[in-house]
Amino acid sequence: MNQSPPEGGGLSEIGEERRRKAVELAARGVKPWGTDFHPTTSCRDAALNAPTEVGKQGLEVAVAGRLLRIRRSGGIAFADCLDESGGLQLLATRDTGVAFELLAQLDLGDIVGAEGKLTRTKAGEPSLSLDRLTLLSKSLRQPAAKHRGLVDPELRYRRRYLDLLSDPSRREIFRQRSAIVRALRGALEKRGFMEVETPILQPIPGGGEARPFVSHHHALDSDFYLRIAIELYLKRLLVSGFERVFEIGRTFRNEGLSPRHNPEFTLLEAYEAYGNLESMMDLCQALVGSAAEAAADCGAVPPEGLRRPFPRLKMVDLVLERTGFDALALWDQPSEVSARARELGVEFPATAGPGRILFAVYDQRVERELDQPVFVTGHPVEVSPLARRGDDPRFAERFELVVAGRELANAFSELNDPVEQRSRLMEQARLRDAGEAEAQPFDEDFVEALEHGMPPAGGIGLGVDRLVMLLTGAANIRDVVLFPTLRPAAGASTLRDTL
RNA sequence: GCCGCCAUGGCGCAGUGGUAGCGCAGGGGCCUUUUAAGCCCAGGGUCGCAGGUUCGAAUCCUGCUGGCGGCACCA
Repeated sequence: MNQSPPEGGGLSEIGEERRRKAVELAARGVKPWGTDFHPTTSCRDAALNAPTEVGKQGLEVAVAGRLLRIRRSGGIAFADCLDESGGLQLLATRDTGVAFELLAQLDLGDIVGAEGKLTRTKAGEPSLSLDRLTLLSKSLRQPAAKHRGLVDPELRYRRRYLDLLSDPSRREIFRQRSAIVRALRGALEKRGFMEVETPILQPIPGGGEARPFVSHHHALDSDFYLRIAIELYLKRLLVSGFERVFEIGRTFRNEGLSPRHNPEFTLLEAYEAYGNLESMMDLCQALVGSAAEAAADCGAVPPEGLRRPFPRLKMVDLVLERTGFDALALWDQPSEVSARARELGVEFPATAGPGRILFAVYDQRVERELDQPVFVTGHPVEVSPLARRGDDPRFAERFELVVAGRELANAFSELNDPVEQRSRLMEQARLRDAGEAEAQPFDEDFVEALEHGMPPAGGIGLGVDRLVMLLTGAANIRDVVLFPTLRPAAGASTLRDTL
């Protein structure tokens, strides 16, 4: 199948009408596209600077924006011009000449440059009385219904630009996201962390438990995987002598989509040599706190309680309290552990030991009930193959920050014992061979790096999209990702044949 | 991957077995202070796609495609 666009670009009848208008305008010397224009102010500022007295002519300005409404009334015409800052009403009368004529011929969605004097109409609307109107970009397609906007969720996500265009308030959440990410970066830099960029194409997708996307490098004739985590490369950098590094970047997991899962998502990971669980809790608190502050400064209303120290609760205690499942008492009685967990309706693989079963109970029965921010600590070593053991060797020095029933961050004192790391990853490899596709693959190069000596360190991973959801009140991850992953439109999946 | 719901002009919607309609947008006209401007006129849809049932299907059935929600997996 070929990838050439259809003849005429698939324009509707109305599109053809607009194309015809563009040709006519061009024939009369009005370029439909490509004219430069330099606004002297924004629509919002222009409106603020309009004279208060009706009919009085004020400052001379130039603004540019998109025409979203045109109202003609015989010898006078009004149009609403919208730029990023807001809107300004344009006004032209028959004696304005060329500008009036042009305004009458333009369509909703066209982008114009408008020059004239600020004034105020009888209705009290700040307006720009046109001296000159310049067509900057002819729109060949109609904007969405002017008062209902775009409602169909498929269109909203597939053509996000129309979603944002038809309802400017939908842009706010992305401004807030930008402010949040800037705050995260700022908080890290303030603490001496250096931002780095590590491979997204990885020969071995390590550092997490997830199904990766696979690709192939032709010249190297090798498979590469899109990273599922950043961890193992940042730890290599700790070996290299860098002591505080972080990366905020796209990460990919080949798993189901849901209101909380997009196949590509933004992960923040930070590693601190000579840090540990405690220093990571401090950092986590600071990151969430400054992000919440930035979001609030940008008009969001983050939940209460994100600036105060989060309580710490041990996983075993939480599980005992909420389900009556006493992991410590049952630990050495394998058949009892699995029987009690099954009674609770919890599912887990047949190969699971007591730690994995405890985690399954927590994950399936407890986590979603945790509404207020809490540091859940003491994950079983069995489910923490990259974390250091705590004083009780069954549990790792690890915490997860849980808010509104969802993991927001995951951190631990990093395992820097290469001998133990080797055997833990070998165990993961055994689980893989036993059919657990999501157990971590063995990465010899990473273990070798540890053998050169990695300083004791703390590390943290934080789900940026979910943090943005929490701080902005978005219920769906698609509302905080500009272009969420969707099934390709029909006929779009044939590109591979041509590569 | 499984289950449920949804798909009607460019956009937003109505139409539950009798041959498709409304608002906005678009075309023609009137109107010199409008704010989703108003008024008049004339257009625009093989009802997501493919089959089936029926004298007759937007409507009922099956399959497919796409979306949404839930489950599973996970952040």
